[in-house]
Amino acid sequence: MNDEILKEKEELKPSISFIEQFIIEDLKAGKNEGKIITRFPPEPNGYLHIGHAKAICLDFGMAQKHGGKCNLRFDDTNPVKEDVEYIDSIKEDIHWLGFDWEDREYYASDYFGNLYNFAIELIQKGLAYVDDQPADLISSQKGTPSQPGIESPFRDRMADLNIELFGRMNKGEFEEGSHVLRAKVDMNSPNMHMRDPIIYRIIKSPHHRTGSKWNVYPMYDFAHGQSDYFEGVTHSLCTLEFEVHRPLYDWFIDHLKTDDYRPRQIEFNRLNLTYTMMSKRKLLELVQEGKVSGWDDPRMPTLCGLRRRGYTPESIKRFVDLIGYTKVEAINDVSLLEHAIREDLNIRSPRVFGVLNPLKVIITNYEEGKVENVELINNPEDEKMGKRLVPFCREVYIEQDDFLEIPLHKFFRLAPGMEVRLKGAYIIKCEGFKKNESTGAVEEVYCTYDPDTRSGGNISEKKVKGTLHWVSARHAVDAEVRLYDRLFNHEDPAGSKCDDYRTLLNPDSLKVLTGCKVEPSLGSAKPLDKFQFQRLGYFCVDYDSKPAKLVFNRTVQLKDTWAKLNK
RNA sequence: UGUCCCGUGGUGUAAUUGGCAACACGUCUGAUUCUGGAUCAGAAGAGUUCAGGUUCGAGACCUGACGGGACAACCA
Repeated sequence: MNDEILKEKEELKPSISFIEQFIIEDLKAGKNEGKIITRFPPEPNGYLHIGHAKAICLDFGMAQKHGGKCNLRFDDTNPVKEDVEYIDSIKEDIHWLGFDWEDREYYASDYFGNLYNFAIELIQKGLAYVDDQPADLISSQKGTPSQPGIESPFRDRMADLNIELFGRMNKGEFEEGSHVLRAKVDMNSPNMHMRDPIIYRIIKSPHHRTGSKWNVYPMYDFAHGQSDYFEGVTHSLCTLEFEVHRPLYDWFIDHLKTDDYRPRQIEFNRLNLTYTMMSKRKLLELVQEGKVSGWDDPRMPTLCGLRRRGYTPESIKRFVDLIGYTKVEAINDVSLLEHAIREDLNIRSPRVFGVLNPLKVIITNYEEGKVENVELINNPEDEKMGKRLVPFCREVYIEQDDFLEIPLHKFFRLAPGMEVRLKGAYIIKCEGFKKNESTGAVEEVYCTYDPDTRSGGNISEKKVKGTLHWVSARHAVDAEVRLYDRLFNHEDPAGSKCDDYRTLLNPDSLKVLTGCKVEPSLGSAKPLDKFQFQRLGYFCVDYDSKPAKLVFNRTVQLKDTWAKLNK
């Protein structure tokens, strides 16, 4: 019996990723004195997206869970592409997710001196040389994945000359592109990265941290693995495409290490989401071409975009948890992300009334000028969130979708002769409506109410099938509501064979509604405040919102079985 | 034509390291509900790419095919 309970508990335990299994094995084996140090190494050349969140959760999460530390290290080896603007946003986004690197904010540029000395050392050992050939020649000599490369004529230059030339490169005596430093590895390797990779190039633009101190900068491959080594990183977690770089990193570390410590690199699959893409380059293009309003456009998969859309850090972490880490290149369904945010917001967000497409209802037998404050529960999932009063009077707005001249099968809302409850108030019956002769649009609906049916009272036993949200016409606050849909119509825009992903953009990804009516309690809502507009979805106050002019972003719709029925 | 990685319901992941495939999302029923939400109960859906082999026994191991991905930036 006990065994059964134990077994059940075992099954409830979330499974451990292959990466964590490796980590646990290493820890148990006493490697690195049983310590774990990881790092998150972004390049400051763009904003973080949800794919980075997956890496952040792993890097910080593993360290946290196993009593270690995670460093933040900016991989800033290319001054022409990088900018401090990005550094600030990256730090903000990591903190927003709930992770902290304390005082361990490092930069690859911190190690330029060490790296330079290491390069000299390699030259002295005859393991690196200055190549005077132009880029296109070097690249053609590299061969192809199926054909071996050709050795450079400068490959066997004397060490002294190499040192002299490398020194002059760094002094700025040569033009960009005229010389590079290459590691002497193996031009016949089946692994392209081992074919005498370029490890230093001349760049004369100033660096955001080191200014104009250097005229040569290490390539990523020459900086990344060594930076991990300098920091004492034990587990270097990265995405699948770096698998083929690993032998090169190992080659460098072999020539650098003084004992048996070396970082262990483990690769996992990157995060892909349906109907969007993660390429920083393409996201930048969308921003620059004005296809979206900025990096934080709520349709963007960036963390700042998701934040503005109304996503919570918890929901993102939960999502990352659900998709897991494997070695299979996968594409994740957005509906899982949407599930994660609904699940989170269902518990924490207060319910309110907001009418997106207002239709006026006049309750003909309700006293003119009378106002009743009806009591509504803020969140049925959490009693502690209390109740609020909402004004009710003779004229209210309901959703246009909630009225039909001729009811459809299984339509439980308002139509001539039908009864519905106005949530928290009374049951009303539709007696008639006014139609605009020329447009055919319904302009007003006339109803009567049953005074015995007020919510909370128990005079009437009357039951109705439908319950509508509403806003008192006299007390309503105007709002703008931005409805978002998927950015692309194609499930996998990055993977499609289409030559221009721009043609795959969803033209209806943004719909702006004005003249929406929301309940008066929302008048004081502040940017990033989150609500459930009852029966509609979750909404978040936008940065553009002002007390006089409210703006809401729709985070995600509520599940809508009626809409599904009508498909 | 090369090297490396990978191949489990529609999607994403599991399977205590060899013991007759589990979970989540999605889909579909039904119950319930003053949110057509949430909740609850249930259903359908893979025999693990294929073919051999090892074994009493294979999704796990071996071999080979097939399929997918990565790699040829003075990017990271």
